[in-house]
Amino acid sequence: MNIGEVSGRTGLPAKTIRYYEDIGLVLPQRDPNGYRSFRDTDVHKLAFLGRSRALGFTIEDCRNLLALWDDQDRASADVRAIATEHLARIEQKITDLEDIRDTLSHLVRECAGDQRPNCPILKKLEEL
Amino acid sequence: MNIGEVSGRTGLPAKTIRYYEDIGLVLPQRDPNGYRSFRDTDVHKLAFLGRSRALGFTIEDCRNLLALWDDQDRASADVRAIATEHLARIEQKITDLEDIRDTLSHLVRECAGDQRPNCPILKKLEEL
DNA sequence: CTTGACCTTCCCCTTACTGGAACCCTTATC
DNA sequence: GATAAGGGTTCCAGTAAGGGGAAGGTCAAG
Repeated sequence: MNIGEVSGRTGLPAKTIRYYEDIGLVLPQRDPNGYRSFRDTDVHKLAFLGRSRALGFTIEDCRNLLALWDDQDRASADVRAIATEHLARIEQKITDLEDIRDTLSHLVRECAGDQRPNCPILKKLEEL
Repeated sequence: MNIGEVSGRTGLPAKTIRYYEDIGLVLPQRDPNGYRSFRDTDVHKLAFLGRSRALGFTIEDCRNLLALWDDQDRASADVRAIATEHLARIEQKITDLEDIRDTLSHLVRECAGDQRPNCPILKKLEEL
């Protein structure tokens, strides 16, 4: 299977797939003409990567998850640890963004948003 | 005022201040020995930048906010437009992260997290 | 005179790709 | 046989917003 079809099946851009090969996440065979030749297991792996990335796991997380996935004897605790840590990072990020949102929406509500120069947003950024 | 003191006053790392000069956000004078020499207005500007960045504005947003700040005749609507757009981006990000959080916390709850290899997290990533 | 704390520039590194140039392979059409 | 379209390949450069660290200049104190 060529890269174009794999891209279509997984939804990953060809560029991304090549990148994943570069960093050793997949190791497709090569046809005599130099084209990458993906087997079903490669496609499966790439789909796994796409879903993991969509959940916000870093590439390094993905590398570890893939290794655990390949290891039939893994302990589910190891997977859970990665996911739990990631979840904590996500929750922290949400909290940070909510703080920003609250400050920002307060400022936006305060600002008249008309032709006059007086602006509480700038005032706040000036002296906060 | 040298860069170290400005860094102390604004809380911005010296590296960051130099970077902001590189990209034209501040234009400190130079002492005869080549050291940057910041006036109060520079420090004020840098503090403004620090606060804007802390609210998640991009550097380009900051550049525009600074320009509006400098312009005594600005319309508060212009400032508000930048802030409103930014707020929308933040809210979108929060929503995205909440979706991820929900999926992830569901998976973590489902996973036993013990020594057995059976893991619903991997299963989900495999077939989602 | 030397030590240590500053300051300077310069270059590479980060994340996870994306865009583009230059070039090769295959197939269809004229 | 030439050619054009639509694959594929490599490599180089760039993104946002700085961080790390080397090599070297400057200044005040002991």
